[in-house]
Amino acid sequence: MTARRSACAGHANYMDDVKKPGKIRNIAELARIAGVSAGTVSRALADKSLVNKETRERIQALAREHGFRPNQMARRLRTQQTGVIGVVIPLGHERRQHISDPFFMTLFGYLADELTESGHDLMLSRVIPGDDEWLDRIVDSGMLDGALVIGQSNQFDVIERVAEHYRPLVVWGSHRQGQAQCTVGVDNAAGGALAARRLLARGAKRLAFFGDPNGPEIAERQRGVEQEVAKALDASLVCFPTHLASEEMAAQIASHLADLDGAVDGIVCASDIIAMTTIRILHEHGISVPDQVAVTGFDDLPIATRMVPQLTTVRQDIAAGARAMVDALRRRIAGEDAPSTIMQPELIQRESA
Amino acid sequence: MTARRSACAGHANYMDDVKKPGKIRNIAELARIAGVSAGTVSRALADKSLVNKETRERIQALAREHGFRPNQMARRLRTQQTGVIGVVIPLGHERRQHISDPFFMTLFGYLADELTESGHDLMLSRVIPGDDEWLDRIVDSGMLDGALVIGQSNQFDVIERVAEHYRPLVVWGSHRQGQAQCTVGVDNAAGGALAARRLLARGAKRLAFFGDPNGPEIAERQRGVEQEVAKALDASLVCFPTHLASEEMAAQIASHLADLDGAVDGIVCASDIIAMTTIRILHEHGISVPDQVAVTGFDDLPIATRMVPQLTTVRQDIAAGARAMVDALRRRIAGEDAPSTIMQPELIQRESA
DNA sequence: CACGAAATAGCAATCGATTGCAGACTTGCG
DNA sequence: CGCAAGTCTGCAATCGATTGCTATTTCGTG
Repeated sequence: MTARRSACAGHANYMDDVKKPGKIRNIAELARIAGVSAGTVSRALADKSLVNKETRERIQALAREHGFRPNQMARRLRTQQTGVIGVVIPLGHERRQHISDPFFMTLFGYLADELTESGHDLMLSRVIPGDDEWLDRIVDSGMLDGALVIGQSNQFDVIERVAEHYRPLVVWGSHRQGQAQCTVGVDNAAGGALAARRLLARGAKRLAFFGDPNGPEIAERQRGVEQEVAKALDASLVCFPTHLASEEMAAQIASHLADLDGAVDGIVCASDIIAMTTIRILHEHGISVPDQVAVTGFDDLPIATRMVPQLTTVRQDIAAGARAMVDALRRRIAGEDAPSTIMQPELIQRESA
Repeated sequence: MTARRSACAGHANYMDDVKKPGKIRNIAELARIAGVSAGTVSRALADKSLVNKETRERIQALAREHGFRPNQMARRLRTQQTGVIGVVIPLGHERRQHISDPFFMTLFGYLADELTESGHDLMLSRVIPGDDEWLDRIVDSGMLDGALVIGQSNQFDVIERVAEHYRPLVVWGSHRQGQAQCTVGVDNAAGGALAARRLLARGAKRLAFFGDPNGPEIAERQRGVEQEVAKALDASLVCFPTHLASEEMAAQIASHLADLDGAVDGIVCASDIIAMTTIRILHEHGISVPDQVAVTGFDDLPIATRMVPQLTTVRQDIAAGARAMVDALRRRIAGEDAPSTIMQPELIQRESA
């Protein structure tokens, strides 16, 4: 792809703009112009009833006219609260340099909505944990009122250590008995079981699981599948580590299918994206879904309904999850205690299984 | 298979850690403990050669031992720079309450990577413009070193006004002659033309365009298609407004197809997502793609290769775009001038057209 | 007319780190 | 031994808004 540049106009305009009455740099200057003290201006801008309504409105008008907005850094330093929530995505077991998993992205979008709604700003940190301090650095920086961690990756212990002394922290991920961290997540084992049960109910006997068990959530999904298959005495299961949302995924899946060499009639995929790719590759090999091989996804992303065949998948209610996370965080910021939430997954039966 | 850390070990370490003497709140306390002045501590922590190497290391060790990290708010207030870049997504013409368009999300991911790499933090604002001040509020808050706007939506004028006096601002979107804002984007008209030309080359005569022309970028794609179709004397074109990434999209598309009632053999879709949905609906009606109707997408998102049939689409190099944006921003923060960038789109020919 | 209460505005300390300037101390050399 | 040069450290001002406390004014009422 070639890039062409064009000159940026706008210099002239820029100069024009300076005609604005000399810009006010701080509250003190505004105060001088308004003929009051800085304190009064501060209170006026905060709309406090301590200052006379008229003065208040006069000052607010003046501020608007000059396009003045109080400096947030100073305000935050003084009030010791920032109104900023950190959203952290640890990329512990993923090679990929960037956040690409649509599930996380979707969750992130919902979190952004919830936080915006509650008047918070959102600061994103995408970390590839290089040491055990990555989370400490974030929460101790003094610029956050709280933090949300999206996905535990393989960093459960680090998160746990921080959670023990840093309250306003909520994590999307799986729940372990007796943990200190407040998590919100779905019962992944149950979800895996749902998918397996569906395939077995269709009559599938030779199942496969595609997913990377390095993340605890995927590992649990796999466990759920395993347990369910074990219950059905005549069924078998093979598990294949498969990257999430990486370029290698397609190649890995192709190789798994080659390994299986047709000895499979049901595949539980650890995510919708994996399922989507699996279905495409099956299709290329002339294998029909769900007739010859049934496939289930996990997440129920919007694309699940947009594909051919529409995906049978295990739904995680992302919007509800985001709401629960922000809610728990809000409670914890306020000093209350908020317990973990484990949501129940739901099988959405469409066409692929 | 997976090596898991012993929980005990982690816990013991933590307890060790807790015996750290009462936590240090600020640089002055650390200074007292170290027996030096606050200024020295500040310089030591910044690793300045002005302070003796031994003292420096001693202080750094002390800080580490106490888990002390200097307060960022204070630092930022004093130094007048925040290291934070605002990323703004204006949702002017979208009803949807949340950021769901995968294209924006992908761009966002790449921006996050680039910014992290250059040592910046990223603050997200998702705004539904309620007045003309939304962008002013963001850039004047004094907490940003610069801002990136993802998509102009229908807010070109507002952005333009702010760009006239606020330099460190870079926008993803289309370029208008003589604009003040620095934009990075693809030549959308050329992209639309590419798609149309491909369909015409396949022999399609009765084209349709699906997309919402309220955003300037989509409008230009549509214009590109129109011009190309006009050149081919025997071809016709119908345009249907279609939401981007909204729940209504599927219904809208179904209704468009009903309106067309088979009188179409080529569809230019304004995004990959629209194309994906269109193909699914065609499939449901038993219409084969590309044999009966050829379909093109726009963006070339990762999913384009994962669907059946794989999508013929117009590629925007998102990674390059993100790089260009961050680069321009960096230059503008440094006070240099950075021109707009118009990238050339590329047709990626796969199976759907 | 006077006194007290209520309403308003100002003063100045404070949040915590940074940094220019000056002073103290060391070292070297004549 | 003294002076200059060079190192290191401390002092105190600064960034800009907030807020407890105090001072002033206004107003109502006895």
